[in-house]
Amino acid sequence: MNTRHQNPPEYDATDYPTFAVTVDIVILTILDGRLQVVLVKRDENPYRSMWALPGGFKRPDETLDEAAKRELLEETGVFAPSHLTQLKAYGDPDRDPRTNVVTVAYLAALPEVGLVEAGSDAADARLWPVHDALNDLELAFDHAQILNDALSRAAEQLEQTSLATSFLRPKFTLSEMQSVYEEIWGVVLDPANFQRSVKGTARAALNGASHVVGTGDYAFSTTRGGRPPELYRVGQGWADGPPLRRPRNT
Amino acid sequence: MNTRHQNPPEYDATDYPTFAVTVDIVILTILDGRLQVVLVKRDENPYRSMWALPGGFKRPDETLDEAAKRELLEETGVFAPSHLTQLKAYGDPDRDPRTNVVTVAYLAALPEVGLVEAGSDAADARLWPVHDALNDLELAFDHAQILNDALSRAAEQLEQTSLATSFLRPKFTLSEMQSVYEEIWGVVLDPANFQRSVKGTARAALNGASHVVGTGDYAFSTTRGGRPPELYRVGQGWADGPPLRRPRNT
DNA sequence: CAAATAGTGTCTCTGAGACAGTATTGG
DNA sequence: CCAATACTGTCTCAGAGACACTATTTG
Repeated sequence: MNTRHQNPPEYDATDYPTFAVTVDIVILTILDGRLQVVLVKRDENPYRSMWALPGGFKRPDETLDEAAKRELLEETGVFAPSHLTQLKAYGDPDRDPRTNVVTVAYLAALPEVGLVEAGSDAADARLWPVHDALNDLELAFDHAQILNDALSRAAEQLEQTSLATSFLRPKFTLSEMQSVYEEIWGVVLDPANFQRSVKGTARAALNGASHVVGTGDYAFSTTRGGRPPELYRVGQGWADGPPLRRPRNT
Repeated sequence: MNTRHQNPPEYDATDYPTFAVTVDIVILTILDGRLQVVLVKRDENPYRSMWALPGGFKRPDETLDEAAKRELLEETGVFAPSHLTQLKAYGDPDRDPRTNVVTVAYLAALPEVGLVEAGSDAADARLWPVHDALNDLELAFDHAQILNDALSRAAEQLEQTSLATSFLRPKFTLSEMQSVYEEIWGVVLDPANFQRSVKGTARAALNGASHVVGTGDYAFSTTRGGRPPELYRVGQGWADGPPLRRPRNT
């Protein structure tokens, strides 16, 4: 077998198969205290009238990251996403019933998604709670698989990167941050210990290396009762890693 | 702009650009106490006579994982790799000077690589210490970038998966395992603390949840002096995560 | 014997978690 | 007042690391 090496002597259409390459984006946000994902309802075959991840074809003159950025902009109007990372490539032979399509999935996290509107070839576009999307909807193509992988990756990245801050506005309360971890990890955290973890030790605070910094501003207590929470902003501590480890399920 | 959605009404060559899709594999092993990578010397243009990662074209009737498995088999003769994970997709417009090529990189870890021999379109094939490959060689295409990403990913996966065991034979000494972590993380670990970490607490050992299990067999002390080390095999504890955390560089 | 590697014991420090208690709001 | 949320204080426990010490080999 002489197919082991990357390039045959000459590039010729008979030498290698070609594929369409698309980019699909899993756009996550937290709304109403629940983790939600942007989906579009297809208005074309195949999988007509089914929900799918937003995406589109990669252009030859752009990188994969640029294609993802462009799709995110076109879909949500967000120009400079704070978190947009490549998730995985999917290339199963039967993942598109008509032709060979390799898709590269991206993961994006946003504090809020503006108006989501359907494009010309989509019947609808909206946010779906991820739980509902996976359990009540049947997603087009292998997008349920992609969404599952995205959730696993997000849970991992909470433990390794500053992903959590990408879900938050510039000023936020600690319980908002806590619910980011709780929603994605599917756990319940002790508010007292959470505060201590993100505020860090006194030493870290003096070094300017804490994960959050109090602003002195306070939010209103919107619900029924409760002390008004302080508003925080992101600190320098994230460069050395996140403040929390995922609880062991032992 | 109507390119935002995944599929145009009809598939037609004029509707979307096509790409060649390749799979490149970063095959890592530890030999002579150093982390090494399999490279092939190109015998074709472009990048003739430069070293590159082994790889080849994806076929339309196989998945990406199957393509990677096939390439690994063809390159090293290994059939069932204990660790073969997708790393990342690369699709920069100029990464191949002749045509649009999107490549999907994979990461493989092996306890030993058998005879590495050059294919028909390669001038040579051998193991290179990764340090030398990155510093002394100029790799073809964007393969230096890929190799760098692979090393970062390997370091991460040591902290999250059972990757370390994939570098080891069925029976191994603890200092062999220790050098896996030391080589990939670029750190020096205390042998005493390492032993305690991988053997785990007495409770874990009784639960059958420790990371290594003594076999009662002993290796010969090959170097000049030293107590013969016991041989261990992999335990059940890896299901709950690795035994070690990467040392903080603070 | 010394040198080298394998492995144990033990101490300290730090961070995670449990949980009681205080502060401040709405009703 | 009570309920709810936002914090602070304090205790305990387990794991990480430093490091002294023992065990067993080669030369």
